Amino acid sequence: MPELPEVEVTRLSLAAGISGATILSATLGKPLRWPLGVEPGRLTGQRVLAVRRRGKYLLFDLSAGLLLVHLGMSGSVGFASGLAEAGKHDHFDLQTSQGTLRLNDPRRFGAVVFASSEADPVAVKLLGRLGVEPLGEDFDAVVFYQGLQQRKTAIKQVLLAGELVVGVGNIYASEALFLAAIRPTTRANRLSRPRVLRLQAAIRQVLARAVEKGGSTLRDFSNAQGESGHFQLEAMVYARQGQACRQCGTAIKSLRQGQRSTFFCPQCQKP
DNA sequence: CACGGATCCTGATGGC
DNA sequence: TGCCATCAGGATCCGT
Repeated sequence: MPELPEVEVTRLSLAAGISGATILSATLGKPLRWPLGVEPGRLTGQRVLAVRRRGKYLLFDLSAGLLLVHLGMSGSVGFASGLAEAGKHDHFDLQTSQGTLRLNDPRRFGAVVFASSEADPVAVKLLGRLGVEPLGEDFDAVVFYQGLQQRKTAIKQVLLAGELVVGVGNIYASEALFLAAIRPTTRANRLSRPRVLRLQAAIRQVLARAVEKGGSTLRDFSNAQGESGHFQLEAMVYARQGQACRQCGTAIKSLRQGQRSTFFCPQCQKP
């Protein structure tokens, strides 16, 4: 569910409501991907100063610490007052003076981790090796090209790895490669500079557009107010195998790369 | 170091 | 309340 746009949409829908709130209590459900790393009671009394995002992580700046939240494959966060009792897949509640933040995550690949600061080894382990932010100024086409030159893997898998640029997940990788007219199986180090330039622009474009549209709702994505996104309505290739390419009419193909589905137009996208 | 594969977990879907 | 296989938006760990 959550790639960068969904996480950013979540952040935007959450930040104003929770900023400035005082934490009243924290409640854990079933175990998530990693332990919280602190007694929930230690969060009590802290203030939520701001909500930031790094890659697909939500970062909650607290008065004395940093709370890292990852939505995994199936997570979503809600923020509201007067919530019902936690349901089967609600695994983390943060009760605050301004409402309750609740993480719902059926598959539990998500995570909630406490770190004393961004310099805490716990945070460094999770954030330290992340690539640049695709929508930030640091996403430079020349640097991107140089990074790609070091990889012989298929370009799509390099994008998913997030070591050069973060936030591009399985949907947007296929979409960005379509926009850039690049076959997902093309080896990263075989892409010419002009093609990398196009890819860099395509990544920015597709992610920015998805944020604008409120994210994807392939299955069940919703923001912190429970509203769905609409990006999937305009997917060019994702989950469209067998259907006509919106650009040339050729049937969209699908294949598996590293146990993930990939979609592409064999006519529009060149090796 | 870069790579490919297995792995965590639950639910939806489709074939039989 | 059928059973089984496959697939789903992520990211880490482990062997080579």
